[in-house]
Amino acid sequence: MTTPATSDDPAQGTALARSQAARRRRVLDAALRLAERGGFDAVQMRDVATEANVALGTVYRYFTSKERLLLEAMVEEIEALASRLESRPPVGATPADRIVEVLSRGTASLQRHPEVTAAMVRAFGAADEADVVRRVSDIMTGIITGVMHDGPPTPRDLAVARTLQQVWLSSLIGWVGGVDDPSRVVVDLETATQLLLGDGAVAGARPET
Amino acid sequence: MTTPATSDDPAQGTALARSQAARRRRVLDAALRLAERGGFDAVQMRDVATEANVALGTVYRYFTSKERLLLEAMVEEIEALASRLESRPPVGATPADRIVEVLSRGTASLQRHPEVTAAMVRAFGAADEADVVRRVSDIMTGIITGVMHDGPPTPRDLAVARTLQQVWLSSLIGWVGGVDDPSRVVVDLETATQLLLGDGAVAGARPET
DNA sequence: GCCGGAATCGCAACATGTTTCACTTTGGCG
DNA sequence: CGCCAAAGTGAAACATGTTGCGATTCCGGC
Repeated sequence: MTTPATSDDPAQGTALARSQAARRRRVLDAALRLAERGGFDAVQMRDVATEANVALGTVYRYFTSKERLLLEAMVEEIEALASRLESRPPVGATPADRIVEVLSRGTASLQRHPEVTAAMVRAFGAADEADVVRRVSDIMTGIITGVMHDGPPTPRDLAVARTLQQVWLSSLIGWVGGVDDPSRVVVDLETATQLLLGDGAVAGARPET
Repeated sequence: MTTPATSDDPAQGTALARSQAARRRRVLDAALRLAERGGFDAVQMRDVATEANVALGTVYRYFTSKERLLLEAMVEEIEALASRLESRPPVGATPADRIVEVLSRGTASLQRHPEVTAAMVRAFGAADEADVVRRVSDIMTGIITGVMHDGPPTPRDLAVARTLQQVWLSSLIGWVGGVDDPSRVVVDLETATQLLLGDGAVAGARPET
């Protein structure tokens, strides 16, 4: 069995690789389409297969479980998000401002497709898929470290970023689980950022109005 | 249908209430027993029913879903944890020390039954059971605010506590999901606490060795 | 163009959470 | 004591994730 295209297959050109990539894409798109209305529960593997014009077994050849399917979709989405943020970087004067900006924009983007995000976050919360989960977390953390300041992040930067990423996730879980209001996510992130590095103590405090 | 004993039924004495409470308890205990080996997947509703000497339908009368069952067990466990922590309070000199102590002890306690915790945390991560989830979060937050200082917590205290609770949960999810090493949970909590209120800036910094 | 093996298909079977239903037991009450 | 509504039982049915398998198709090398 040739590895079914883990997204970056070197054998780019072969007809087989191409059709596999296409299949994989169709499956992911089908999952996203179904998630769009109905979230996690609406992504039923049989339906995914049908929508993607693929046999059920094929879906499972590409994605070993429903959660993995959604998590790999999440990787893509959050990668896209990261690159969008990178191409139009935040303009805030202090790291805290830039972090809040980037997290707000990211969250806003996620909340634009609430059901899709709900499906993904739910998969994340329950998943027994360490590697993909880690990938998602890492990208989220990278989004944060990316706007802290020039040069490589210090250990402290990394710690702050990890903490914020954890807050981000918990908040998203709270939101999609119906515990908190959607707006709470951004509020939590602002608060946490403020506590972690605004607040007077550390350099460049938020310029009070 | 008389509300099947939501744990605090006023009609304490009636034979009916008593037998209901007993049933409910048997179900919860059965779930815990099954979770002990095998975690989430080992808690199969049919087995729970059998182990509890109760019909499957009865399990569902008391707990509307598997996740709810595990979450209500989690409420109990974390309440017990909170009261244990309260009865033997942390001794650290600074709020930061006490918080780290209480979170470490709490985490250690959870990690003493890894599979049970895994089952509960997984239920938490995926749940669509806002009210119970909120109850769990609130208790966790209370554990933190409880050791900050005398008197009622300030808004800032509440913000710090909420942030730490979010870090706690994300960390637990990372651990039970196999993403992080168990010890990482405490490390994360120490780091976050340090960043949030140790660190020189705010009062009583951690006394360096 | 033909072959062998991998990929896909179609479909059935299985596992487990959840629901339903007809029947029985039980506890409180007139 | 005898009745009844609520609670519980047992078993089947349903929904959906996951797996297995024989038949078919497709690709790449000869």
